Amino acid sequence: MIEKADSLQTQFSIGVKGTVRRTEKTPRGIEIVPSEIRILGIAQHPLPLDVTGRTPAEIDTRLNARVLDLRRDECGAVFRIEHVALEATRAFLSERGFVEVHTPRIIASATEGGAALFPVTYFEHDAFLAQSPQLYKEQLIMSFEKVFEIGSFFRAEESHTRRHLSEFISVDIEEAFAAAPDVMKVLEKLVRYVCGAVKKGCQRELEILKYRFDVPRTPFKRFTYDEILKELDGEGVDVPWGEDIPTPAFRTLGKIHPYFYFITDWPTKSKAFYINPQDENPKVCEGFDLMWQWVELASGGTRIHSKDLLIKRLTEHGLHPESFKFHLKVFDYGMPPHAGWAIGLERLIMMLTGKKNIREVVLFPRDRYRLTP
RNA sequence: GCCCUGGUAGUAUAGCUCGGUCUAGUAUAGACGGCUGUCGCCCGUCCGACCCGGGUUCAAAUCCCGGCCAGGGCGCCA
Repeated sequence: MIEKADSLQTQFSIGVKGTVRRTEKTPRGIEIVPSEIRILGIAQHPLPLDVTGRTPAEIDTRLNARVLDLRRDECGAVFRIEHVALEATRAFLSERGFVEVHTPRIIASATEGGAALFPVTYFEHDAFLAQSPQLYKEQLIMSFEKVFEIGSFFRAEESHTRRHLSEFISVDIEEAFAAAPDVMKVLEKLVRYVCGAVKKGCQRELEILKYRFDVPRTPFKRFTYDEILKELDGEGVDVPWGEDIPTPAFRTLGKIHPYFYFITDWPTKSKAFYINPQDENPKVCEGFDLMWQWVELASGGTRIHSKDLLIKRLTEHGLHPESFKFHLKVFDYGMPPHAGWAIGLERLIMMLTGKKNIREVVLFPRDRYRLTP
């Protein structure tokens, strides 16, 4: 047995039979005096990275040996926080009558235009990976009134940044008989609740990560797009009205508003076709974004529930109403007014863990250049 | 898609500006030994690297070109 104990190496999987005793000599205050040792799995040395964490490896090296990387306390802490955040999200939404649903990942045509889709071969048809559950969740509120979905979606964007992925997890809700202000309240309360749950339930993990955050107070600040433009102008950043706000401008905003805030009343043309234009001024819509510092955490809005208007907006976006006939048909069945939003889960986890690179908070990230492991 | 930066042992880095004692330094990991009832304690010895191809030169880790790979930024988007 001594010989066997002598042959043990870092990362071996072993079974030990013996007597457990208290001791002051070990970090955990216990020791096992073995009567039998079994080697269950051996490890080939040298390992591709230092599991003790004394010599930190670069993100690329770590992702190539991700399961070993996950053995590090710091890495494990991130995903335990994610677990608690998801648990809290489900509890919060279920408590408020939202029903968890699952919509298709394989779809026949583009759901929103905008973001690029990954094509897939579906028997004798061309199909795509879903970029969002948007149209399906809207349809489902006719039956369930309030729904939510937590799942992976796909964007074939060429983005190469610390906050974009090709495959990401979206936390989506949709609610009937609701408008933007209603679902904004749900959103800010959810964020507060999740922050509270993580802060309370993940003290050890946050300590490992050496990261702290304050549970935000609600309501979050609300700024209109026009107010934001004025504020940026004051900082010497010029954004022409109607344009999306460029990333460098968001970074400036993040310095002025270092926590959560909403941006509302966006120009209609800068948002998706299904966002409702305001009655009194159709150039502006009922869409909103939830920001955390300079990062867009979530976006949502009041949806169009008039079929005619929806067709008009589709056409204005250069989309063909025929490709949306199954979706449009639903609007003939008594579609109630509704609103919803979507949170980029990974971005929320970045906020909760202090990680600066979105790949840190995904077990096996997929980005423009990474398809393995 | 455009732009910038970088590729030195298993890992992380020094060296590159101003080419030559670089037979490439250091840390950590690994092997072996010592020490301590244990240790992601300490000490010692050892092992191990210039991304690929071409060019310039008497001489290239170092300069130039191409490729590949990686990181980041922008646009787009969550």
